[in-house]
Amino acid sequence: MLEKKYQAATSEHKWYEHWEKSGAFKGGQRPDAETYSIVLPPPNVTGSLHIGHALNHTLQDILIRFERMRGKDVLWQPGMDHAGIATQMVVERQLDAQGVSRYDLGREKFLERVWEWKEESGGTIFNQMRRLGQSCDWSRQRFTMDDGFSEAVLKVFVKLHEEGLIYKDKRLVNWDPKLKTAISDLEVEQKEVNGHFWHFRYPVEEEEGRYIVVATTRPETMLGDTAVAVHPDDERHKDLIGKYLILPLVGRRILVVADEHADPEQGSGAVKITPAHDFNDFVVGQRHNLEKINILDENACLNENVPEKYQGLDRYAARSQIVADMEAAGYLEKIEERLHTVPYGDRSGVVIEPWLTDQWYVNAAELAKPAIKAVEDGQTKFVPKQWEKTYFEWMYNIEPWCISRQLWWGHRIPAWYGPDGEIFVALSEEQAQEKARKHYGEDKTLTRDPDVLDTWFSSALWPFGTLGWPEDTKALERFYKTDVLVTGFDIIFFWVARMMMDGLHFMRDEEDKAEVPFHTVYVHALVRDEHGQKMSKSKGNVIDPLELVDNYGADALRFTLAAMAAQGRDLKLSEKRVEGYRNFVTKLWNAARFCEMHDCHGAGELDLDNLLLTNNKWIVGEVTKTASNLNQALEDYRFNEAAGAIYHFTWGTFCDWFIELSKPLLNGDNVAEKIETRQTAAWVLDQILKMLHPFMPFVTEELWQSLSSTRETDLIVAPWPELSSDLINNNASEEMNWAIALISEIRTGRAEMNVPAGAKIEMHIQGANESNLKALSAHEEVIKRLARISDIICIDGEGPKGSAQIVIKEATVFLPLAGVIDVEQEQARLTKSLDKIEKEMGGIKGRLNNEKFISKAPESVVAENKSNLADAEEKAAKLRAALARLASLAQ
RNA sequence: GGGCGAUUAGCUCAGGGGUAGAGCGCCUCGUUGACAUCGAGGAGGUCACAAGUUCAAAUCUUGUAUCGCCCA
Repeated sequence: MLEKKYQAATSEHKWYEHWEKSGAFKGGQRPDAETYSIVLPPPNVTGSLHIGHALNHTLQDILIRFERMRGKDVLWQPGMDHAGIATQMVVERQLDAQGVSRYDLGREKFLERVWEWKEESGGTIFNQMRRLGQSCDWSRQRFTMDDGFSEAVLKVFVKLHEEGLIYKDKRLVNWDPKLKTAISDLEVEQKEVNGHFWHFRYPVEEEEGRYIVVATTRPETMLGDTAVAVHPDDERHKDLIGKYLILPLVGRRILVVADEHADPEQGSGAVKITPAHDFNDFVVGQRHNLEKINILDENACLNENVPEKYQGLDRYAARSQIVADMEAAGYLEKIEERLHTVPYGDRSGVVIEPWLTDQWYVNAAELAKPAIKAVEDGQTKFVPKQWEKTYFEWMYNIEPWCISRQLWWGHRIPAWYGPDGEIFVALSEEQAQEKARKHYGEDKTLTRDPDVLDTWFSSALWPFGTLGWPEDTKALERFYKTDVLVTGFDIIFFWVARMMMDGLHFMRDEEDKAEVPFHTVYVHALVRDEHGQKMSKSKGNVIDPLELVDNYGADALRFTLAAMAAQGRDLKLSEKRVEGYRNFVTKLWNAARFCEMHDCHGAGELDLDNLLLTNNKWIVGEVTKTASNLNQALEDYRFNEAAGAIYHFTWGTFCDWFIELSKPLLNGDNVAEKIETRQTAAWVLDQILKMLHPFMPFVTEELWQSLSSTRETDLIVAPWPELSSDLINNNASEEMNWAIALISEIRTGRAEMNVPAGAKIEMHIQGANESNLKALSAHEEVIKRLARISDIICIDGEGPKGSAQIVIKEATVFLPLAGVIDVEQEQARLTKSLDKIEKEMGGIKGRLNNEKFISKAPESVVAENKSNLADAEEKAAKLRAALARLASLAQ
């Protein structure tokens, strides 16, 4: 016997453990079946489960469980990435607390500490994911820093280097002076801040008293200026082009160049050029062959390339000093307040400096070409499609990808340097030595590049690296390409684009054609906070999904997320919604208890094609329709519609109507009818459990197991409903819809006439046709019960005086309420109905009288309008008759 | 500055040429042997605004306003 209440916590724990032990999560168990695979976007090793993960993972688990039940050989490949910067920061912070720096420890010891930390604290997210019910194949769990995966990463590096697609270059990078590493454009957050615009005078060489005014938001960079640019068409400065200025405080001669970068509308129209410290200026510098003077060290302090006075100053100290000195020397024209954009490191939070360094780059533009084509050709589709535009936008304007990081934690770059700086890229030191020996003709001492690779460089090969590449494994052969990548749009650039590039470059299908990593990218919304802000730890606006699991159960949270996952719109999570779906879990539980009490459980033999009772024919048809809608919605990634379909069927159809309609039969004496109803109810409940399982795995498995001791399989691997549309019986639907409408109308009438809920009243029905009569007799008991009717009396003539009257299609129902009835109120009620229907008729008539409508609208629409009008007219006539009767009563 | 999206019931949001939807909230009634985490009923909307296309627009087009996100 089911407990009175569903105990989510107990059940969740029990069934998760059971599934995991049973091996249900494991991929590769159905060698003859079609495969279905998803790689889990690897969470960060330092991470803990936030609501965004909960959404992302829930959607994947729904797809995975759905396809598993559909009989596919399913693999959901989990793992984590090593999160270079984040992880290193965590461990450094710990060291900090002990007053130790990573430099004190040294690289090797530091890395040992990181691994210790990883073993102890890394991957807590996996246990949190279990609480959500995620059915990943944990036995295949991967980590980007694992030996095998690391090997794959190095192999990709070496191969791309051999092909000339990875190279070393000296360019400006985004330098994080706190973390002392380069970071990628994507890790830089542009923020608008209030700042100043300092206008400086740069004197013209050998023209006493003449100067050009340039303005800057970063005065300290002037020490690295090597030119001033003016627009070629700018008359004000035309004569100065090619002349020299004397850079104040430094005394360097700097050239005035003509360049379109200078905006004549801005300030004086002249702009200072600091090629080593500004991305735009760098490009200008290249055009005019300007010297690049690097004035900062790795801490963003001024270096030896500036006058001694400023050397060693922090950039901000230098800024104040320079402004003061310029002012003192009469070179400061004015200071403006100004809103401008400043780049911040998204991890460190400090202002990023463009800095000139040697780094490793990937020729992303080259790798992007096939990746663009694959989406253009539809080999990979984005859902919703609009994200393809974002993808293309990024891909067409892609910049060289800086992949080296000045960190210790990560995949160390497999490049060794000879004494003369010659570079040897190889998979191992031995191989590098070998190459060096060939090059030099003798053994030389080699030094390995100290830097590591960007974490995204390794996640780019996640879809094939996790499956065993570069080994030619069975998993790789079977599960690549994967089916769908489920992700948030915030990492289309970071990750999706790069997986496409690497996948297409390294993987080949049976016909030796480049193969995409997934045929579909489903991009879901971001869960935002109540102000529409992205949730983040630093903002402190994070909702903890585990708290919701504690309070409402994992099933309720999962269902909420699915129900809210409409395509193309962000979702703001409201706790009330979760509560509502918790109630749905309870509703299901109670319905199952009802079934159990009436021996409707563990569906046995049921001949769906030869049912006796209309009730049962009808509900089987409704299940069929629901299953079909559900399948279609899931196949189209319309999770909210899928959730809605099964929710409304379960609550609105099965619980509200089928169970209620079944009660008299289950309590009645007709054994055949009773047995068929029991079996049907049991069967429907089983279908509900199956269809709900992907969304609410725990409560459904609990019920599946509790309701029968003779299940052939656990629900998680039970076969998905495959129902023929032949099971939809239109006659049965019509009959049931009529009975339901009748009951509903009587209920409405009673409520509006304030008939006490407990009072049983007679019902007289006039004008019922044959099929109505049939339905009346078939459902007599249930109508009496649900509409609180004492007797059903069919009449030909007028109904009793003083009746409330209800029009239902061709029939009129009289509820004799003499003495109870308030004539005026009843009149108002009927008039309101009539008004409504007349308004509707007006609309339809207008349409039908319009020649153009008749000639141009599709035939089916015209026919539908005609039949609607006929129905409406009939009902209006009945209502008028009812009003007339009432009027005579009032006299 | 460029791109994308949003504006629908009191709130949170679906829908997307052919009668306007859900959940929550609100009001009325209800201890009928599954369920008060419930049941029955009800009120509540010029679908932001304007013009256009169409037999027909909440839905398509264009513009306006407001809000949000991404990229420079």
